[in-house]
Amino acid sequence: MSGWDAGNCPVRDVIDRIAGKWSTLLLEALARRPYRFGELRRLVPDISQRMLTQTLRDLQRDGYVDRQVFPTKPPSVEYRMTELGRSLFEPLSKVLRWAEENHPAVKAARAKFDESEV
Amino acid sequence: MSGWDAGNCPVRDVIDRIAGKWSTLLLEALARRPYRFGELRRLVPDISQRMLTQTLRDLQRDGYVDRQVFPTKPPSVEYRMTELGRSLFEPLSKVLRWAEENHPAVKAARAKFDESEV
DNA sequence: CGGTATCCTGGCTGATACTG
DNA sequence: CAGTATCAGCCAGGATACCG
Repeated sequence: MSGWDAGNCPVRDVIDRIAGKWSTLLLEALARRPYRFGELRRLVPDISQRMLTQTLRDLQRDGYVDRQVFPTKPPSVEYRMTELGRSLFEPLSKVLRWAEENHPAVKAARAKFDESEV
Repeated sequence: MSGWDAGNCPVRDVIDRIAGKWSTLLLEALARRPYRFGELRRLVPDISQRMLTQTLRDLQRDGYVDRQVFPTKPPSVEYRMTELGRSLFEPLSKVLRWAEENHPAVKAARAKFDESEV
């Protein structure tokens, strides 16, 4: 645990990927149920198409999400959380809920800090 | 949680701060015991002095860390985790441990993905 | 519909030097 | 010892346009 060389720290190697701007948002959605590309786009309106593609690809690469193409016309693609993804999301969701519940406390701490600084 | 305007999403407002490159590393250290500035520096050798100062200040601002100055000569400063910090670290540490334990699985998923891409 | 391909910018980050 | 100040580079992320 200590003496960590951050360069090849296994924890960081995993965390950095899910710490992106959109990863947790998408994991949270896909934890509920599978979604298609366009659905995710509508669900997170302010993500750019480029970042949606890229983030999904990263999540897929790390094994959290599975991508299934249906050769319909027009083509449709479904993203679905894997077992590894679920096992990650279990502890992760607790942090997310902590963030939600303690947001007021954090905002208060910031306000207090900023005030005493001026 | 829903009603997704990511711009002022309370979850990300909290997460973004602890998702920084060094935050989790410092929280992990300070969860063990209080440390002085120089000690943290030696503990995380590849952090720059600038980023150590800045990250500690951010953690302090959000209420996770308390900073205590001892007017000795030369001055010494101690950083200590707050109760809010501990309450965050409890779920957070589970994610970190998950990352540690599942690093092999993630690496394997990446290898498999990269192979099938070429 | 579900992507790629480019171009571009703001902010994070590191390196270095100075200070109470 | 524990910072601040300043400059410079890089890259995540946004905007836009095009494609099977």
